[in-house]
Amino acid sequence: MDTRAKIVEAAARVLREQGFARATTKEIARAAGYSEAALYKHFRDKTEIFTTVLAEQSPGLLTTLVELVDNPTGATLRANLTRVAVAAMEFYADTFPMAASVFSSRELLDAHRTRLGELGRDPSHVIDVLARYLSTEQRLGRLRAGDEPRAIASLLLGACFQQGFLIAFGGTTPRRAELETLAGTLVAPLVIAPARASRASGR
Amino acid sequence: MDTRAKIVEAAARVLREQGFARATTKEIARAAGYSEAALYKHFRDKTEIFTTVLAEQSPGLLTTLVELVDNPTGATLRANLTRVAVAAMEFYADTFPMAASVFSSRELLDAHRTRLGELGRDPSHVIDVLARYLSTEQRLGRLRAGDEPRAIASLLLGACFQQGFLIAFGGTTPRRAELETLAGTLVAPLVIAPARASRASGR
DNA sequence: TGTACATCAGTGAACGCGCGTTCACTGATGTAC
DNA sequence: TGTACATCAGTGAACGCGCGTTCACTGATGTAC
Repeated sequence: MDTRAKIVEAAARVLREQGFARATTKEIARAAGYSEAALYKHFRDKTEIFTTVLAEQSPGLLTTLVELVDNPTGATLRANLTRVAVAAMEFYADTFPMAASVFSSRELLDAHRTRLGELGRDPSHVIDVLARYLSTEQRLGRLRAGDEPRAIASLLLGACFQQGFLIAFGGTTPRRAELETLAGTLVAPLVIAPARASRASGR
Repeated sequence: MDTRAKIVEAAARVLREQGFARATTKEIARAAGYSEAALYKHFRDKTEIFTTVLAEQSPGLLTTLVELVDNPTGATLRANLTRVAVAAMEFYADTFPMAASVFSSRELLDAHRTRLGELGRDPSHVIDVLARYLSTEQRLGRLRAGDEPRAIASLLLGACFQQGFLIAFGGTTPRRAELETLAGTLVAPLVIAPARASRASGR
């Protein structure tokens, strides 16, 4: 890992663990193991460090999703969506404090928006990707015919986004089993009713 | 409006319009029309101003919801939920920048959490209230019998929460009509299928 | 191999600035007699 | 009604501090001959 990458990783860590207000050049430099001056060999200014950190977060959840889209029939729709929901909740819980700091200043918000634009990215892209997967499932008859795939994707990812916020706000790290139960509950109303009577027999 | 209320209102405005980084004592005092020193006649320190602002936001959405819960049969479930969704999206879009700043420092996060605890509040309370309403509707047979009310509430409010984020991030104010269309799309998969064939005739 | 020079990542110390907070003070309003 | 004093919301100016950024410098590494 070269110096630049170490600085970005350190900035992300400080941002996540201490928040925007404590993410000073001194603190970032300390976390990275370099002098403050070193930061300016690799970045124009502090804002550029932050936009780099923020731009690096977005692919996180996408890779999980793209994997799913590439191989949709390996499991039931319900299982696939539950897996996505768990990953999404974990991702959002982890990155919320970082993502939130984008609102800490207009300058940073504008810079980040511009940067995402240049990279051809968009914070709502995850929803599109999941919606595309759901369209396929709908053609396979595994999703109610009348449902709007994009609405289902919005509902599920939105719920995970908010749960991520609640987890980050609460400051506790829920166990994976809890996340899976919660994910299952969220997914249930969205998929075609399975043999509900079998509930007592499993899970 | 007394001085204290003016300061809180000014702080909320600065936080919303300029973000946490620019929400300095100087800027808040200017916006309120007082000297910086005046802030310290009414608040122990800057953190107390912020926690007061944040604590004031939470009731916003609740009032709309409580109204609904008190008078559930005035309209169809679909219409009620759509109205809730529009209100929720507007509320979250408006308050996201403010709510996000809670993650700007551990100190503020902890102080806010403690304060909400003292007031007996909880950021997930809105979900509970909506879930309670949905339970009633379920008893009235207007919601699928197998669905978990709390899951439906989480899905809908979560989607609105995320849409609120997207709106705040995008920096554009969508027209009300767009919000209503979007809300309708989100609500559709959650309620018992209405006469879908009538789609072509109306909406 | 040795020597002279160029490059460049990284540093320690300093910079000017704006921050949050405190101070001694003002002046309007209320109260006692 | 007039006078003396108490209270208190609000102020201007100053405070010490930590911020982001820049500077002249170092010393390791590469390159030419």
